[in-house]
Amino acid sequence: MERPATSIDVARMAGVSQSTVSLVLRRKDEGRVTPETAARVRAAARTLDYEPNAVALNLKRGRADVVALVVPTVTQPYFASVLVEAEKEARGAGCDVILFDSGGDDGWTSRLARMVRSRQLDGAIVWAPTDTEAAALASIRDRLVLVEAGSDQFNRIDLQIEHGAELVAEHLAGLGHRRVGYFAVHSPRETYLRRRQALGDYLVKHNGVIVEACSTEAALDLDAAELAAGTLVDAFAVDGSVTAVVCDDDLLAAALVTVCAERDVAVPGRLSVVGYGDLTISRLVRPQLTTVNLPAAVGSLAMRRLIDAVRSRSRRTRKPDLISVPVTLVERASSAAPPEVN
Amino acid sequence: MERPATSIDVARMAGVSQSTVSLVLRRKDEGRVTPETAARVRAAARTLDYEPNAVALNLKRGRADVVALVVPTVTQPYFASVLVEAEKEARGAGCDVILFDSGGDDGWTSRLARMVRSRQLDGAIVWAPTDTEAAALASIRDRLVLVEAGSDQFNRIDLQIEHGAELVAEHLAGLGHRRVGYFAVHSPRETYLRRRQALGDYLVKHNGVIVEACSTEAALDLDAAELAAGTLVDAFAVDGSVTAVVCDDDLLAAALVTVCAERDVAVPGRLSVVGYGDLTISRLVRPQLTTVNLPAAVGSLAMRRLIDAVRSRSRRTRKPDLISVPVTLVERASSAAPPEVN
DNA sequence: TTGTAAGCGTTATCAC
DNA sequence: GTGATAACGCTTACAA
Repeated sequence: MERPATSIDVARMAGVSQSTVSLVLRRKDEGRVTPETAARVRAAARTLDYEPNAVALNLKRGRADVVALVVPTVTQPYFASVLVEAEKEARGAGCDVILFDSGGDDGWTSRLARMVRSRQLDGAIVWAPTDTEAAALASIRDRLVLVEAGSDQFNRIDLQIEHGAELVAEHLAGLGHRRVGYFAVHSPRETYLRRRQALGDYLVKHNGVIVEACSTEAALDLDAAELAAGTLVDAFAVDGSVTAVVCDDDLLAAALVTVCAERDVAVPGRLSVVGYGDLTISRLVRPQLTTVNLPAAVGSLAMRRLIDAVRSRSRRTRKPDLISVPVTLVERASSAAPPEVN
Repeated sequence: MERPATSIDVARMAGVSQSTVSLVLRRKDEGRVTPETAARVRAAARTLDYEPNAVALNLKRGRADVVALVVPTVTQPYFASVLVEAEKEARGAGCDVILFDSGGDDGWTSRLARMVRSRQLDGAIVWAPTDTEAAALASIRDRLVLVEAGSDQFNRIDLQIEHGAELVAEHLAGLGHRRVGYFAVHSPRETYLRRRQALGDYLVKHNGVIVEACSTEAALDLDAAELAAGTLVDAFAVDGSVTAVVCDDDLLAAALVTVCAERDVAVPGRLSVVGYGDLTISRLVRPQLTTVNLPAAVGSLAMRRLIDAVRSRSRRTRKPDLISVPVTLVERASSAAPPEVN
């Protein structure tokens, strides 16, 4: 295992000092080094296959140019697309992105905090942390952007989830639905609670009501979702005690329409179904899902905000801010008027 | 923005030398530092909120403890699960994972090579690189693990794709299919070509044949897939010129069964469909897909191999090797006997 | 125009 | 037991 060449090796070969090598290779030799010397240096660098040691460089600059993205589960298509967006944005700023999964172990908060404080990471974007998690990250809050969560102590990007709920409520109420079921994901993350809460509030304004909420136990796993969907259909849909079900996520909604098909509960004839996400699966199942589009562009937005935060000299003095991103309702075939308008 | 404390600050506060701080905090003070001094150091570290600078540490050790994972598209669920597996494995070894998308720009090879040679990255796992891409990575081949591709110059992990194709061929031939269609993804990656090639070869052994191959243009995008599936169904399935279609990926297969449902082509009554991946969607669509399971455990396997490679002192001397991972056929409802056995 | 030397924050080897 | 001191590979005043 041969040792990679250092700038000293290059200097030796070119017969100059190490600092001259640095000057030439970093293009700071404007009228300081003769073109001949510069050429000699460059030639030496090439023959030695020299590449500056990035770690040494980072130590010198006090910056890592690496940030973390923390999401609940990468396997969820929504987060995968967020990741791609964020990554693209970071790349443009010369940053790399490493991924954390907040779904698995719960030691991630301390690991993240340690990595940021030890300068391995310049900062992080954290998706929907719980209050406890956010609290654990307080010590690094000036290098953090929180998405869909957090107090005004933090830099935040927020989806207009409440407005999404309003759109759903209006859509369903407009179609004539009054008794609406809620298919909730089992998660401590505030964003889901907000979806449900807001929906209930807006439904009431339209004389509607959330009849019953059913949760899956597993976070967002298809098998668990189908099992729970079965229970839900048997309990509330078959007898018509609800005419529409709103789901915390497209995956749940997809499981629900699938189960309905198996039990001959017509969607949307007997039951309307609405999801959140506008993911690929929302167009894969039949009927295609009416769903709230959560833009993946939030990824780039959050990344831009983060890079801005960590690179500005005056992090500490700057007040945390809040960026709000609109969501839209995508009306597809899974929602329609209820069997009989009451 | 206050400067974070260094070991020198701690030393000053504790009234000892900087090296003593290092000794104590790195737990190398076995009978060298008095407990009282050690306690004083620890106290100082705590009050100063000291965290060792990881960049300096890496410079010293000549190791970054960061590796890259390169996949064609993270948004594809299969790769997402691979990522999760690989990440878990890396974490266990104290490594972080950064993600590259080889699907987007094609400058990634040089970027990756540069990052490895500049010691920002200890190494990388690269999924299904093309021959050109692999060639561009030759200079760092001792810190690379290639999955489903590459020559014997590289460390490789290979899925037994040929065997998967054999299983599919046997399954379909056993059911009585002879004329089989192929729904190919448009991709330069060798793994897809191998799937098709091998299937053809094995089908011939059973007096079968691939009647026609149809490609989608977009990589693996649902809309493109449905469009192409429509063409395929119209051309080859409606008139019964093929009785089964094998798809390069579950997403294609899912699109195909969906389109069939829309055109009243019974699956598997008139057309059997087989996919690759055993992804979540393979159980979401109806009928559920018969598919070749590609184990996500390949992710951990590849990561273990990589970490082994980059940490062993004698990288160069060690011969590149090949690990082969079995695949299995998961028989579900989308395949059955053809309308009439010929 | 070029080279010397002082950091950046660690770890580790030795004298004391 | 403890503390100088020399790396690690680079950037950048400043001296020559």
